[in-house]
Amino acid sequence: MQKILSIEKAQRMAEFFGILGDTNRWRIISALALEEMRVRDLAEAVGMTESAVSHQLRILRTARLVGYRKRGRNVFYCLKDHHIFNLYREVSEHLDEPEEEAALEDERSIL
Amino acid sequence: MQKILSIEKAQRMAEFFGILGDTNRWRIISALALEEMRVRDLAEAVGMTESAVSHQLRILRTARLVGYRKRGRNVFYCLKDHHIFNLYREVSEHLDEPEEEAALEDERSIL
DNA sequence: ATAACACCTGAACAAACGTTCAGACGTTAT
DNA sequence: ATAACGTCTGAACGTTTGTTCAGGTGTTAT
Repeated sequence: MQKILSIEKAQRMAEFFGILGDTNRWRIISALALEEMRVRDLAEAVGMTESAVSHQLRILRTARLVGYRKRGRNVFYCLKDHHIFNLYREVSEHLDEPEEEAALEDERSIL
Repeated sequence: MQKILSIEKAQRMAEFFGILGDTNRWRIISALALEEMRVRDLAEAVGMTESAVSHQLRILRTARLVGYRKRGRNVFYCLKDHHIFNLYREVSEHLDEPEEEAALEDERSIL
């Protein structure tokens, strides 16, 4: 980060992080981190309709976060990206840090 | 990630990533990565109104991503969190990876 | 061929989000 | 005291987002 991000790059960053900005997508991701899964099983595991899961998987697919493998009428999904594990760890750290005030003390010159 | 994420934890993850899921917030962050800045300067640097910047800074403040320092009628903002640099690097890698199809080949038993 | 199954898709709806606008606050200068 | 300044705030508005619903495709079983 040497210079202010261009709008284009900032958009790409935002788009990516935005994809990880959804509760149910994280539940899906964490389920796929355990094992390869079909849409049906995912739906049951996270408590969503198959349709909703399918919509979300399309988004995760487009972002190249998951891969899939068709077998007959079943489609097995799996995590595709290794970065996501690091991301998860990184953010977990951040979230687990103790609460504290954001403000730094007022640095008036004299008074 | 040993088990599927609880809804609570997934929500916290989503909330955090969601904050990084906005183009203008990334522009602000990248500006603050260069140097401490006032709201006014930020507004000019990223091409937003001061009001819009202020709204966004409140969000970044709440997420403990930026800190601030009041001096007279000016308020200087700065990046507060070191994790964000790692996140930026991590995701940049991901985004810079060459495009490829998400699908793995069909693994039928015989045919 | 027909039915059941697994999955995908598009439109419609409600909820969440980010900006703008008008005005408020506190600080500094005259 | 008054004016200018820098920042913050809340309501309103348009946009985006995620779900549901109804129906579509393709595969397997009878």
